[in-house]
Amino acid sequence: MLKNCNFVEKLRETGIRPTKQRVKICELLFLREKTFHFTINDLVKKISNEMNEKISLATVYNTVHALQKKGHLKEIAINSDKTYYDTNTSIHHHFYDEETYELIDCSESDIDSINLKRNLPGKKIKSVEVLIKIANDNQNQN
Amino acid sequence: MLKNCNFVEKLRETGIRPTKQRVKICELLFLREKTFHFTINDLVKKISNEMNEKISLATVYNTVHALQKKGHLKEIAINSDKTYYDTNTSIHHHFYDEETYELIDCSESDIDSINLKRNLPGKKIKSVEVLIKIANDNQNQN
DNA sequence: GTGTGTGCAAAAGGTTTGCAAGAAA
DNA sequence: TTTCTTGCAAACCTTTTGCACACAC
Repeated sequence: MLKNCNFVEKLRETGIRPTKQRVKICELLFLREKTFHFTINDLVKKISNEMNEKISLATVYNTVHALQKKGHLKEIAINSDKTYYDTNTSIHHHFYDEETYELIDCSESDIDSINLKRNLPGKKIKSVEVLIKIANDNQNQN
Repeated sequence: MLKNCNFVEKLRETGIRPTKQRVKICELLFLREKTFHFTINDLVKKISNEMNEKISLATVYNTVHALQKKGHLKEIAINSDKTYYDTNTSIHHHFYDEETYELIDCSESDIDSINLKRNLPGKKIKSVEVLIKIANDNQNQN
């Protein structure tokens, strides 16, 4: 993960030209304690609310895609209406709260190692990730 | 799962009014050996190519949503650009081939039971599903 | 007949693209 | 100076909505 402040250097090392906008976005994404789950829309809002900047939508998409391609962000598959990203790029799992739409990391060590009894000829496994859907305990629905 | 031919009855039992269009869609979805993974777009194409029918987009969405709501179809979370559905509504897992974009069912019994060591207070678990991303064995990428 | 569903077209989200002006190397 | 990036608007794709007409009961 891109941590600690010198994003100009970090970006250059990664092969991404460090523009003003990209550095701003990196600060927003990576200068934090916890991992951060977001949609593009979340990010655009944070840029204008928390940083008082205005970065065009196209540039935000461009930057997020570049960071993802270089492995600094990871796309998360939840029920698909928009794309969610995670600053935690390691292999890990998620709780997804169907009522609050909140996404919570679940580390690999919170789940006993997953033992696949079946494999597909000629294919290799790139990742094994678990999505745990949760809801409030006192209600039933669906 | 809705199986065997009398969809008029089956739909009525479920509380869905059996219209001509809905019955056609059910035939396409459920009269098959294997489970079927599809997007709305796939379905619309199949309706016109395989059945030589024309059902309006709005009606296809409407029907798929109704079937999902009643538990005859299940939404699958993959990398999100469109929504995928599965005629297999039991809890089960998926292989997703990142090269061919193919989705393959993986039954619960193909994976040793998943033991969650962590739970969230006040929340109950609604489902635990695994997505296994695969790719060809002889190449490396990303 | 009443209520619900269908089809169409328009609208609404999210995402991508083309291009002229601007910044980085 | 050359190459890549930005910003804007238009285009695109998937999904939703509104409404008149048609069908199910």
